[in-house]
Amino acid sequence: MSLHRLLLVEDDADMAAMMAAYLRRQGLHVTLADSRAGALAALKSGRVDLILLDVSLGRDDGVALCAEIRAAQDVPIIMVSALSADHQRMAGYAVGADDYIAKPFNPDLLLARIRAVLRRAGRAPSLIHRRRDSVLRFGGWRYDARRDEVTAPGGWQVTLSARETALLRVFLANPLIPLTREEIAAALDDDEAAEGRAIDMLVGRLRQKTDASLIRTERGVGYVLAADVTRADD
Amino acid sequence: MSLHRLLLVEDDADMAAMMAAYLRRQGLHVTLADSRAGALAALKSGRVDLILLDVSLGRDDGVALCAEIRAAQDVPIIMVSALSADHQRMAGYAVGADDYIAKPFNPDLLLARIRAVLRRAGRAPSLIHRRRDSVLRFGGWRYDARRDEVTAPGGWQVTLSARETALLRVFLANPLIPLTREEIAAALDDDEAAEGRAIDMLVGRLRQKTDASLIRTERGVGYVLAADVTRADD
DNA sequence: CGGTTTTTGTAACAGTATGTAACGAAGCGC
DNA sequence: GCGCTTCGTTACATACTGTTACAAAAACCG
Repeated sequence: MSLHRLLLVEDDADMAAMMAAYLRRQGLHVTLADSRAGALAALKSGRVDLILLDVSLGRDDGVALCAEIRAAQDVPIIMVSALSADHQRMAGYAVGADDYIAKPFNPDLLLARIRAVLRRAGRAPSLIHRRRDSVLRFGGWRYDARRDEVTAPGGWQVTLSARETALLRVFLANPLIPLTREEIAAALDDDEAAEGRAIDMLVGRLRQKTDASLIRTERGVGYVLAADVTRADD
Repeated sequence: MSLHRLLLVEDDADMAAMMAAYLRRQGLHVTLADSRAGALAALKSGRVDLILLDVSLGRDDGVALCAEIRAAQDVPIIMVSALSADHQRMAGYAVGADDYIAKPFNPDLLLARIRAVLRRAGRAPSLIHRRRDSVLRFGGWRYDARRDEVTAPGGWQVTLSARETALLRVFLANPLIPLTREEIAAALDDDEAAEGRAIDMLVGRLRQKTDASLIRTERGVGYVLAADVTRADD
């Protein structure tokens, strides 16, 4: 994986420093900008793979800036906001943001979103579950990543289709975190699937083959793996 | 089990709002202070179970404040800092902090630390959390937090919708304490719900499915869970 | 006390979201 | 081609949840 260049546009210096520190630790190259002017300057001076853009930028308006950047060039943008109000969210999408995340966010979730957007933009390979040499336990079930085997609490072995297995791995990579259908589709590298009810069906089938209570529905949001995941180490 | 009172001392208003929103959603009573003076005032004016103290407080020094509070009374303190440098950490522990966490932190991790410190301090039993395998008893009823199951006194099992369960958890986290509709809505992370009569309906439906006398109406105020809550430990 | 106002309980309704059966297209091994 | 599996679409049933409307209860006030 090449070094991804991220432009973080955030006017709160403390917040910016925190996020930058975290993201750099995760192996990303982070450039900071604290204003519209700074962001545009940074965009001109070098390659940028992804922009993390705060909606509230003091005087400047993040939404307007997003539209402006979008009009000029094709760089993926994730909007960040302290408000989760829907109109803000819609405003973010309307101007072409690729994703949206509300503070306070789970840093890991932010990273997952960043990866998803980068992957969608064709700038990075899929990052979910590369390590195949592990056995995971979740709610009495086992998943052997090496053999792609799923074992029920009673010891029965369940056979999942490739797609069902992929879905399970998405959930296993994000336990207890609600995933929207869009996020799931993105993680499956199949943005089309987010359109219809394909994800619903997929989840339904996985539920049937495993345990309906394993995957909980978050109404209006998506689905969550309702169990913690631990390494089995055996 | 009583409501846990948390004093959040943080001078960055945005950060404070984010953290407070998250913690309140988890069933904690959060008081905000943005300065040394504010923190001390809040400490005098009411019971506080735990202090979340930001090290960087503009003019004021969080480390010194920690020492000062510690000298005066025995309240657990978790230091929060943008820096994870070891000497900072040691400085925090040196003046009596019970734990130390660096930004950016995973919210769930923060909650885990809070729970751990509260438990260590013997203030109260652990918080209600889906990941905990706790079973709660209240007025003959049982709530299994792990399975999200509610059992009636006769042994019947009742199925609640997601929202009803969320409401029940809000009450279980605040037994015998009257909650306004606004507080309930805030705890449900749905401020819109405070507008109309959505909360009324929600309470009505929970009453129907459980026991009408479990939740008492405080006319002009809101609703109370009219039963004490204990851990079942089985 | 009786009338008025405020507050709450709840039935009925509606809009939306979700579960799932049934179907059919596509792929695959033979 | 044929039988099989996989998987998305459609269609419909069901479930969830907020709104409205009105009745009941409580509070208020002369």
